[in-house]
Amino acid sequence: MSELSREMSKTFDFAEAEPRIYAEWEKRGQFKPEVASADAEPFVIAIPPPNVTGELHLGHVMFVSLEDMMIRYERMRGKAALWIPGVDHAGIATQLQVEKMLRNEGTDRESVGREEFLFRTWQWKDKYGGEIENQLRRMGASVDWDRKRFTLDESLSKAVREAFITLWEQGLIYRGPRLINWSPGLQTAVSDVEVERSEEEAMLYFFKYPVEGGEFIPVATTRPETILADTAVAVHPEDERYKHLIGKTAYVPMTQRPIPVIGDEYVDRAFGTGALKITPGHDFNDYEIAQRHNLAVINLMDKKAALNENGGPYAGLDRYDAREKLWADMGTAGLTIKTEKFIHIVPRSQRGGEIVEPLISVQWFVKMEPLAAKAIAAVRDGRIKIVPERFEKVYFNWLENIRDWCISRQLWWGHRIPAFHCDNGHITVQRDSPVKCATCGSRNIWQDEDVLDTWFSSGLWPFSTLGWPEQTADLARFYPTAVLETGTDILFFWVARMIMMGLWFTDKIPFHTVYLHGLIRDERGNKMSKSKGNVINPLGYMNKYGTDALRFTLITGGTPGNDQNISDAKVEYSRNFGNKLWQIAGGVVLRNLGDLATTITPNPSTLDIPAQWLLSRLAGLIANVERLFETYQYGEAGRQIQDFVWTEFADWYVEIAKNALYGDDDAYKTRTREVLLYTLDTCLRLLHPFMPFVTEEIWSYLPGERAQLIVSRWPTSDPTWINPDAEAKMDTIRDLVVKVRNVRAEYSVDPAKRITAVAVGTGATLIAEHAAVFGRLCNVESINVAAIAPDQSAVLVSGDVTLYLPLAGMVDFAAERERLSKELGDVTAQIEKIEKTLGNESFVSRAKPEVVARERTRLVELTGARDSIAARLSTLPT
RNA sequence: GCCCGAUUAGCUCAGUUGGUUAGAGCGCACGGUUCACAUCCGUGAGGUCAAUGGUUCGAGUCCAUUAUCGGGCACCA
Repeated sequence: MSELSREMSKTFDFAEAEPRIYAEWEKRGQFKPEVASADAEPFVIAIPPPNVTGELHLGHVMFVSLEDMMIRYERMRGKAALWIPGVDHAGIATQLQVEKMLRNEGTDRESVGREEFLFRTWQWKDKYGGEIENQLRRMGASVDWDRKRFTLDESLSKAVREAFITLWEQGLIYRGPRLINWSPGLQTAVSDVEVERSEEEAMLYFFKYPVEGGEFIPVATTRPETILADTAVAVHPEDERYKHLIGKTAYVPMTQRPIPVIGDEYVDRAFGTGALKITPGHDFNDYEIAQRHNLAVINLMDKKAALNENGGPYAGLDRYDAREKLWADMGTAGLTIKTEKFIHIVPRSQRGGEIVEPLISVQWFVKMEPLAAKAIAAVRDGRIKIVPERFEKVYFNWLENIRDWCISRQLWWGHRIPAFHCDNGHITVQRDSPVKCATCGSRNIWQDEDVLDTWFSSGLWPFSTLGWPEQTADLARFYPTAVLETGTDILFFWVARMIMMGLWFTDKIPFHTVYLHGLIRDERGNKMSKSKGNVINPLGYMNKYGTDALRFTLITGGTPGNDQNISDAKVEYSRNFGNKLWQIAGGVVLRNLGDLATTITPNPSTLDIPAQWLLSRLAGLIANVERLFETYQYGEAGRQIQDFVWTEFADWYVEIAKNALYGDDDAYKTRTREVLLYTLDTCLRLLHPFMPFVTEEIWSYLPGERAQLIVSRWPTSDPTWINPDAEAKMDTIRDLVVKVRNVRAEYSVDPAKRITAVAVGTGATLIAEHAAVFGRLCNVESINVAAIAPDQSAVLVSGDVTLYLPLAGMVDFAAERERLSKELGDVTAQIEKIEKTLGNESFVSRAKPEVVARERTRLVELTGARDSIAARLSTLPT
């Protein structure tokens, strides 16, 4: 026990350590890009801002785990790593929370008024908005808190105004009555992407449309109340049943309003009755048909989806009540035919879940084609890469068919549209708040009531957070950002819009890579949802197993873009891995450091085979991890590091090293200590981005003056350490150790009983030289090199060595014969396969030379093994 | 309808540009508390890599078709 070291506790007390370590990082300013050299290349991620209303869920932990890993990795590589934190005002979600609060107080937003409502919302934000921030800390997010942003901050609001005004001046924003998706519950317009469609059983109503001359056209609809807003009946122009009626007049049931019968090829003759009622005020397809035929548009509903004055006798009724009453009246009038159930697609609000009604309303829109064209080009020509690549197709598909974006919301919480109306109906949009109308000079002006879609401000996030439109130092240094990491579910909502707006306003790509992670599902693969009641609170896992365990589970549990299931068992396993690391460090390496005062880079050429093997494997691991990080395969990187630490380092090398540590060869002891400490040191660096807390804590116990791990350098791979010869030798040793253990287990040899062995063959010397390894790992007392096999032995063959275990009195010859016969069969089968391969002229001439050489080597080895086993079999007593 | 993903051990999942006998964890069976760890160690059983066809000297991996499950987009009243 060195005086330099403190004793590590038995286990890692994450509950105590996590907040302490996080506070220490933050206090020392380690999260700031300024910890890197002034000329360091920047690496920037803008956080996907959680909703200010946000309750922590596994999606948050997922993005924190991945982004924090990227940031920590690049920080350790010496880059100026900047992770910008922030929170989104989340217009609808927040407003709903505050409205709920007001309801509980017995009032509502209309009663308190806009100003008071906003005041109360800010109060609410100040009270609850900090919670998500605490949880980011809890998760270990190494964000630069000094650069924290909120989408309603003055500087970001300025960015929003600048963007809006620029688009307006460029003629890309327009206002007017259009058919939009209306959410009656929220009483606001929503955009196309906010409408989700679900297949549901509905009723299809068949009825008669009276036409002049006494005929009628049968028509089907799912929404009978919209009959009252019909402005045409459409049939296919070549439909023999109806084409003679084209041009005649039909009469709207119950109101007798005359409308034309039109012919349009959109009508599917085979579906329903083959005739279609046209309701341009409440159906997107009908709206398009109406434009082709210059039909009138009737708006039937008010903002609560009740029928307005155009509903005639049904005015004032809710849409569903109106439906019922109208259908009953039509039945009385003899106009109904039948109803039948059928499955159709129902549009529902992504937020509220209620059925969305298409209706005509005056809204603000952005013309998307020019913006989309740039966004398509940026991905098409590779300036922006999407990982996994398959999402590029989804991205293109959406952008190539993009429709104009309805950006106005009839809410109060958000960025108010910077447009001013005057009493003459003019609109003024300008950078300085106007005092009079820019068109007519009227001073009677007022600001537009609507606010912008939350995603409008989110679209500016990568540059608005850095100060745009001001040309700040941060903007110059840190924009464009590097990677945008988020869930696949907001590719359209957020990612595509950031790319469009970034290119449009800054003329630069906002980031060069989009990395998309999948959904976290429950243990059985079900999507988590409040209604199903299977939502897992990540804090439960974090309390039970620690933050590192949860992070490691999420990162290594899947592959990019694919969903993954989470379960207690998985997180527990990660916790166990952290414990293993802790044990290696505290239980072995640090406890046996002697006077080793700091990490020393070993020289493999001076070391024994196990150490050369370990360092060779370590060098290979580092190279692999680097390649995997470059290709965004973080999960695979984590799994490989874990495998190295647990299997090769802990289970093999550490056990072997005890021979030196507990022996009395001081020079050997010193070399081994150096290898152990070096390897531990390197593993901690490699694991830090995955498990920041436990690695930092162990690091603090390592000897020598050192900076915190978070700002230590990422390891590099020394290719001269790669040693195939040592690896091959060690493979033979390991193979034989496993076989000895196997034989001992099969013969139920008392684990405590020390046995001897005899090695025969060209590799026998290697085995004899490593007798101590066998001694420690499989309780072998001594290994003699001999030319002849001893009797009454179990025989083990590996490569060019045959090992005999004289187990006099313990060997069951029948069992031994069976075991050897099986092995002989396996080996013979392999030999036959290789002989066949090598006998194939095409293989020898066309396969890569190293592949052919490898097969030849294997053949020689296997043939030797076969001969040994066969010889042994022939001498076994029967 | 169009696009995409998945299909590998009982379960959950890995699997570099095609190249040794396809791996891990959990679970299971058996054995182990001697000085890091039972949050552990050792040994083992368990897979015709969804199916068919193709390309290739060689396919879990590439291509085509099919099946089942899942997702996205667009949809017909």
